[in-house]
Amino acid sequence: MARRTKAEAEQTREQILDAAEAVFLDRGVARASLKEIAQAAGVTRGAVYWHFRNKADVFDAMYCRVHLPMEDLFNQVLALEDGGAVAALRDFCVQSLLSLARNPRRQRVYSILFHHCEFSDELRDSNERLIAIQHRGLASMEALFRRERALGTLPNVCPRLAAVTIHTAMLGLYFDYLREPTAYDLENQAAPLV
Amino acid sequence: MARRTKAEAEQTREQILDAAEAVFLDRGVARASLKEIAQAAGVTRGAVYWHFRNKADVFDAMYCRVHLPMEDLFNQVLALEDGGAVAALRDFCVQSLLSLARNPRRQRVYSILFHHCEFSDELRDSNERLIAIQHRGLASMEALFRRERALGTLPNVCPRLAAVTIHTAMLGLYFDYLREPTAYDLENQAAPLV
DNA sequence: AAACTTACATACATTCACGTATGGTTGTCA
DNA sequence: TGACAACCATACGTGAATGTATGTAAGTTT
Repeated sequence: MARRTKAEAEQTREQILDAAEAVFLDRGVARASLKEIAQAAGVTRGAVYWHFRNKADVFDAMYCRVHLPMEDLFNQVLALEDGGAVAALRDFCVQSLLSLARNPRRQRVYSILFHHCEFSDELRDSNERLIAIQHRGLASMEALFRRERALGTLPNVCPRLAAVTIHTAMLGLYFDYLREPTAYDLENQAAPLV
Repeated sequence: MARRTKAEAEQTREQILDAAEAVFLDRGVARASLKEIAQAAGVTRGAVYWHFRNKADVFDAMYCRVHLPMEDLFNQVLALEDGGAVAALRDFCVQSLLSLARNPRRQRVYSILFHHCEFSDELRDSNERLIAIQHRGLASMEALFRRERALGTLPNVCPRLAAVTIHTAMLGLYFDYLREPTAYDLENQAAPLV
């Protein structure tokens, strides 16, 4: 195979990540081999090992591709200082579900995260990073509730408990929806569920 | 190795399941080999293949060992016909969490279910059965809410939506707690969370 | 345009897991 | 008290995945 230009190389990198999504979803992360991913991407294992160190590296890159944009959105909500933060948070939850229902890539990746990978051995590091991310999110939410309570716009609930409740409820929704997306009508039920 | 008596054979079967819990938890279901499980149980692969057909069969047996008792408890709640079913359901949820916090075996097995196995390929059948179980539970809860609403003991909420909400919230709690049990104080927080 | 590097493909060696087949000892039952 | 079958260990063959090492043609730099 001839050498490609930089833009072409970046494109094959994306192809590999696309293929990884499909193969991970179908076979599970642990059982997916880099050979399968390479074939699905129309390249060989050589290309995969050029762009990534190993399977865990592919996994992390695949996750970052969908998570980073979402994190930005969440930070925008946290930046709100006025008394409308709770409403903004509720809206963020709804938007997050709608985005999940509409964006097939997010569906695939989060479905892999929840149901098609096991965080042992090679993905242990990835898992620790994910947990750290969730911790930051939880702490931010707790701070948000604390601020809002100080403003008197909230009943007297424990901020920590409120944050954990919202967090786990959203996790459960993601988890159950992604197990069988066809059983839900997220498009219309996102708002009432929240 | 000489032949054992029936009771001894049953005991090695249990040993194998115990070992499977430990190995699945540490290495993940997909990466766990039957050789590792056998060694952890103090036997050889021959014993494992005698008691089980393959890894998926071990997995199913391990799950049944902790799930069947819980299912009985749930059915008792559903059998209540009077107007106190909602309170009983709430109590069941709390008890379920407390049981999770206190029973190490349930912790291990459900941790494997949520975080250390991927339902693709060999476990696909197991997953379908799990989903079917959840569907029955959901339908039962929906019927419970419908009955209670007819009795006038409930505000006018959609039974289906209520059941789904409870269901996903509990899923999220299990999911998040089992990811890092040390971060929770389930023993004391079970009631308020519910 | 030569020298160098990129972007892959191909080849190789090693390890490991699976399923089965076979062997052996001893409870169990007629 | 044999004969059988249960219970488990051992041995075997096969396939597949991983990481690395090497080959190579084309882009890129000077």
